[in-house]
Amino acid sequence: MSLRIYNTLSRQTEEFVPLQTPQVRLYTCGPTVYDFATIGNFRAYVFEDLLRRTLRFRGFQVTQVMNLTDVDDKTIRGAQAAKVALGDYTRQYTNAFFEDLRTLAIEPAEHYPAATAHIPEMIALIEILFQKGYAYRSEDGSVYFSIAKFKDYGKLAHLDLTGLKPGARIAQDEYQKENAADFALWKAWQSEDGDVAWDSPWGRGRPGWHIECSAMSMKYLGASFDLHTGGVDNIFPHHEDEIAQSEAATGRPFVKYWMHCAHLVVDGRKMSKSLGNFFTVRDILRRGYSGREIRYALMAVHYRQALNFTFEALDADCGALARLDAFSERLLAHNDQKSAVSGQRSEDGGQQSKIENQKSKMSALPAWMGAYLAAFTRALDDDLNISLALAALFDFVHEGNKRLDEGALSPAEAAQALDTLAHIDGVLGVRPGDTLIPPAAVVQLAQARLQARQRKDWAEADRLRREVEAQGWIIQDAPDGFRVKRNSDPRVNAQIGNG
RNA sequence: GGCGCGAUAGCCAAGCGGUUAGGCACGGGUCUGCAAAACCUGUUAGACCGGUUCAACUCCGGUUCGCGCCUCCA
Repeated sequence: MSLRIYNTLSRQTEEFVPLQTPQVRLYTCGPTVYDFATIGNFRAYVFEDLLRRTLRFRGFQVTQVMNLTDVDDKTIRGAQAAKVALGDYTRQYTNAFFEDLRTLAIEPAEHYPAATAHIPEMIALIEILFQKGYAYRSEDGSVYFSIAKFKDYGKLAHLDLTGLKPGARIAQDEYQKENAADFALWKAWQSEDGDVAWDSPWGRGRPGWHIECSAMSMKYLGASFDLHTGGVDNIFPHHEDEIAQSEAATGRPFVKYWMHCAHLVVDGRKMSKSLGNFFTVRDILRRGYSGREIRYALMAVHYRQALNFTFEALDADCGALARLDAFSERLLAHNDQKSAVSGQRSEDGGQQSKIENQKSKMSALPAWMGAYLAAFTRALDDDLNISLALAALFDFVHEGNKRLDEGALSPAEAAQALDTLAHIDGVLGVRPGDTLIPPAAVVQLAQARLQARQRKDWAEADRLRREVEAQGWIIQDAPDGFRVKRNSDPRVNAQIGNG
């Protein structure tokens, strides 16, 4: 079995064969850092992370580039409105973006090139396009790409633009284009740009949007690379234009596989500020949900399927995660009696070595366990069929629980089951972190309650339970004492700031 | 108008021409000072109309409804 993915270029599911196995070069269209990114944006980044983790799970070595668009109309306008320098303005949102990536356990890419740090590369690329006759300069000093010169134009979007005529949607400042569908490689300076400008052979100005991705992907990944991802809305014009620029300049195929994820909607409607259904990751955290819960919700629907985000679904996802947690805890307790306190995890080392280590362990699994791991893998192999993969995981949980009930699972097998879960989580990235370890004060209260129980002082025991609950933790009695768990009810967490 | 996607049980969401998807919720049970948690277990499907077939949720055609893109929005 091998990994198969849907290629937007062919509109078909194809076997994934990298240009230089086992090396995989992946380019991901990153954020425009003009505001906090929304959960819609992060749907795309969680998808890209699932792809990245699946590739690594399947033994590929991934080199990933994610660009940061830090100069465009919106960033310039935002900086001017805030009366700060462009770099100062974008820096705060870049920092927020990286914070959100960590919140959602998205593995870092190898490179995060910023557009403003690669102006010379873009200018060099535009010069090549001039030399080869694909670019022309208009009177105002802007430079455009002539799509008429590139015969494959439209092969990604499957659009026929030959009949397209200039209309109302063509901005006034672009009247100088030869063809309505020609796009800007370089934008001549205008007064609205303020002090945002760079010198170029064609005069002062700034780069067009598409050129940054071509220039930066070539710099870090080479003229041809394996995978390019983004949201469906990027297919046209952004990715179509990237192909045109890049292939015109190098004469070589730009990208082998294009993958695009569908949009996220909220309550069945497009997210918009006027509908009041507009959410950033921070907004959801403020409501008491955790990063991994948001991650799970954004990941659990197949990437080519529109994702309908609702709080009802998010609550259901919390339940699903709780089921996974409970199974891990049972296994941990079965394997190691020391675990009176829930939530401790041994392995949070580097992801790279983690996956390598897991791999060798996975070869010696009991047959029943191996079958579920195989089913999980098979599902991912089929164009990242996450729903089917999760079904395999929950089938594994079900059988594991059953075996525990029947006393048919040895402590050694429990350890193997934990290894299997860790291996699977190398892809999913939803295991709880330190947030599940209770503070010492809470544990003390729980201890005091245990003593009250042993005295059969039920009133005091109940009082102490309520005190613990007020701090966002729940006591669960167990045959060997008690467990303290973080309250996962988002309403409670939102209230006491437990998020 | 052009290109494309979808409609599955209370909600979310898969595979499959005939054999239990899965999660949440709900019902029943085990356990329990209380409380919960956990586990086991059960019920509710395939928008509509035709066709192909021994057999269709699954293939084909049509209808209805919803959605996306068609110049800078992941």
